[in-house]
Amino acid sequence: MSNITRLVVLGAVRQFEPVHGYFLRRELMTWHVDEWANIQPGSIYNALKSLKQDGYIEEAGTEAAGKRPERTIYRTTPQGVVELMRMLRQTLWTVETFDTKPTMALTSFMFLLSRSEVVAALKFRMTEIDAKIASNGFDIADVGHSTTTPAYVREIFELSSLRLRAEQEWAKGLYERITAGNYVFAGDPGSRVEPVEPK
Amino acid sequence: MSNITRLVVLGAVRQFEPVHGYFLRRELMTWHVDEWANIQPGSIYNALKSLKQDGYIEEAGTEAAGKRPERTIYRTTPQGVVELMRMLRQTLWTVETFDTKPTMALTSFMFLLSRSEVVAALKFRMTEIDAKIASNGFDIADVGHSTTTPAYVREIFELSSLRLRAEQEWAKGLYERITAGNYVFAGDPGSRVEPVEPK
DNA sequence: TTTCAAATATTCAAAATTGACTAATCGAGG
DNA sequence: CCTCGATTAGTCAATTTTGAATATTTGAAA
Repeated sequence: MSNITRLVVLGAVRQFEPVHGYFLRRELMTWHVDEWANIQPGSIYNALKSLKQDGYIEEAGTEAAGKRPERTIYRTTPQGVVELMRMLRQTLWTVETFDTKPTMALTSFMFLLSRSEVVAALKFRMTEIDAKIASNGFDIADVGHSTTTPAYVREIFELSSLRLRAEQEWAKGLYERITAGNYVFAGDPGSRVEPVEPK
Repeated sequence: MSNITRLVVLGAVRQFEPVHGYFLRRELMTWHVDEWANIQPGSIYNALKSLKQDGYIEEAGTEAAGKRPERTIYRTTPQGVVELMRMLRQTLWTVETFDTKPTMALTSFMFLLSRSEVVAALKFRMTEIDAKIASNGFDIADVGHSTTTPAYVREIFELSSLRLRAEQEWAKGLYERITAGNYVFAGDPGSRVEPVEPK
């Protein structure tokens, strides 16, 4: 299971607990996670099994609505909450050039972190992206001078530069909206969650 | 195996045949396919096995350089060439909003298609992307008006709009470079490949 | 000359994903 | 009140991915 499936499912359990698999399946499908994170229903049930085996979530009995099939209820364990925050922070502080999933997962769960941490991380991300764009620029120039590299490799760098610039612009916009007071983060007045500090 | 692994490995066999697995492994690693397509060495050998089982490639004996381990040589079959072109066309004429792999694979293998088809497809892609950006804009407005949708969902649409705009700009730039005569495509004078027409 | 890290060419078990399948219940229309 | 498609709540076999392990061989340095 890619980290993203675990992050998304653990985050969703945290958000909706106590919760059963079928609810998560329906909820996550409305998020279109099958499109942006490639998570199919089968993977959700598998993630639940695996997260349970790792002790990050636990069963809290079963129930049935009417004469419907029984459903298993899950909730996070204290270790699960710690692990979720760890995965979330790791995602927040890492810029992936090609994989779009992490950033999508971030937007879904960043409200579990404090406003100040998210603001700091966004600043960091903008610097990182700058560096990657710059190094990409040199790569494009190199391809132009090289006699062995196929010419079309230039297009790969061109495309990833443009993608990074998009990511950059998004980070900038989000930074502005957040510092302007938009959205509710952990620890904010009105938030239902307290920030969990790293150990 | 996601289509992309099959596409990349089959395309690479086509490009370098007759070729052994370890060569492909090294070559594809210099393309950084582990970064942009999540293809690890193990997946390459698995793809070879699976493509062989499907009759798209075949073994052409084994050889050994010096006292090195034996290596199995592969080459494409006629059906393999047809299948490669089918996968390539499907990728060319489909715009994925979230998955960045298909476009990266395209840039690596588009020279197997004719210049005129790639030009036509790029035009099509620009129109498709326009439509997706427009529909995204309405989604953003909707989120603003909705009382139930979490506010941060706006960020997801914001991000994908920016990503689509990057893809758009790239398609436009490539279109211009190609119509200006850059790169060598199938059927062009100087090309080593003939265009394979769809059935 | 020895030694030791890197390269060669894979294989394989464990983990994850896919998507079709199951088996029952609900509910809307005729 | 009957029927038939949709919904419910998953399971499971087949496929694919991952990442470590294997068993050499080569080359370079000490």
